[in-house]
Amino acid sequence: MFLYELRHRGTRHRPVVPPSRLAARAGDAALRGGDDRPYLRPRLAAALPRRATLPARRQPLAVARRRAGRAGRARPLDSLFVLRSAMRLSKSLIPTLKETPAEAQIVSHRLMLRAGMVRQMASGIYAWLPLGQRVLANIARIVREEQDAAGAEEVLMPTIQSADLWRESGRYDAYGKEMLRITDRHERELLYGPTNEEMITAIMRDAVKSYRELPQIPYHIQWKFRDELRPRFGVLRGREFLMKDAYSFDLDRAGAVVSYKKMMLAYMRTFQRLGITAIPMRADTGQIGGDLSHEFHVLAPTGESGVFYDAAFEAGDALAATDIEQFYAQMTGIYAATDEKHDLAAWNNVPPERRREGRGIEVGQIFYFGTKYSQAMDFAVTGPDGRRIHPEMGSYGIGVSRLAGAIIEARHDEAGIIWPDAVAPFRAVILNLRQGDAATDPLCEQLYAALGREALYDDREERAGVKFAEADLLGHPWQIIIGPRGAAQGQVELKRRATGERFELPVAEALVRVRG
RNA sequence: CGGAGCGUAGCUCAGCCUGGUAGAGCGCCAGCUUUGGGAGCUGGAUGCCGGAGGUUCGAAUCCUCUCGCUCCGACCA
Repeated sequence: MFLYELRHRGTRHRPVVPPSRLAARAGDAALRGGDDRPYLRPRLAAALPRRATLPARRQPLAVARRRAGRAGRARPLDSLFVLRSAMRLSKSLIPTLKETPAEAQIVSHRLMLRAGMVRQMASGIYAWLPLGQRVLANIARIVREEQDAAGAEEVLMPTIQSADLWRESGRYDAYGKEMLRITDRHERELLYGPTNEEMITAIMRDAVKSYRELPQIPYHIQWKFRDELRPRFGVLRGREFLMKDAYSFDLDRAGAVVSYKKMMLAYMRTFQRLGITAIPMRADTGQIGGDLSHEFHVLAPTGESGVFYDAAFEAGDALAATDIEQFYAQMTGIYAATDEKHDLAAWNNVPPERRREGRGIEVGQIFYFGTKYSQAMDFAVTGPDGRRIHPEMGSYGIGVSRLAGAIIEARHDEAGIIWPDAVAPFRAVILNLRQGDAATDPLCEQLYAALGREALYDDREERAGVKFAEADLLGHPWQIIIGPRGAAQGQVELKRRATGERFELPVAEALVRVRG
């Protein structure tokens, strides 16, 4: 503890507090009315001579200890302990905001800033703070699991690419100003990748020679950059964004369509696991090229596009699907369209009671585009008859960082974010309503030790109201509320953020509930 | 890229029109009180007024240039 604090906090520009005064102030704090912790005094006496040699401190030890909610139970291994379980709110980089920064217009952007998830570093470019980083990691984890399950294989390609690669496909000039172009010290032309068709095709061209090595679906989760004319909506339309992109290589069109269908199922499973409703819709192929494409829209009242769909989608369960062909037929057989592609004739065939109109945020898109890149870049494998075959390709994107915003758009209320369990940065927050209390402190520590990284411990010296408000803002699925009255009897209150339900439970039962 | 607007304390903003000591609320720090839904009182710290140039005895304020950010439109995982 001492080393840790010395290293991290001891260099602040503060006047040195004379040892005598420090002792007096610390003593006062320990003896203050209502403080029922006599053990503080001997501990302080032991600690003070060491402390007096330290550089300027921000506060007397007793106060520091009270704030940190440590109840004076310092142990020799404290420094390690504190470093490992860093998610005590008092020691975390979670800079919440009471007021909304002026630049944020859309609800997810406001909430992400207010919850301390992200900070804008430049137009459309964000730093992800601990809470945001955890959400990103959780989304990426689920995306990864579903890609792997679909038979895709993870790789990691660089963010910086050579212009020459893009000249091969002809897209270096075609891509326009949205591509961020870079020149290195040797005047070589580089670019920050907006997508990776060219690069993955070059890799495959180099590595894959026989038809027996296909099909393959490499994917990676990597930062992309598209120099949008007008970044907006926070991470929903940033210039730099984290994307999962997969690329399928098959021998023929039939195989490519199978890959396409697999990916559609993987996408629907992914979105369902993320706790959101996403609907696949026929789409244009745009820059990528090709003739088969679907966009996936998350339903959210603040979405950018208007969407029309058949309520049959709401009943679908991708996690229960066993037959890919059947699932694909079902998905593509139900009416769904963005306002741009809305077809009134087809819409009128949907039974009126099943017609749904809403808003959607595009969080993914899949393409089949045949041999566009394998031809242009001459990636061919030797077929069974010795002839060269240009593989049939598809590409499949999921906006990982955009999903973080989209999930909030879909799941929030006036008080803040309502995280689905799967993506929440923490399953639970432990609210110590009376920091420094003889009953609440040990109980909170016990719960915190039991839950480990799954829990955030609000150990700050704040009023109950502040803790409640921030817990709601941050949106943890569970709030474990520990007040002096219940704590004395070993009871805690459990609040479910999504529903507002509250339960009075013994500690052990609460743990079971939270762990699900 | 076209149109509009905004840059003043960590955040939200006033002050600018009409030039003359840089402000409020919240947050932060210290103390006391309070303690189950963003408390109260007292004291304190914090600013290259985005940057550069100009006008003037004097510029946050007027003029010019510039950088950044936001909004509307076209574009987009």
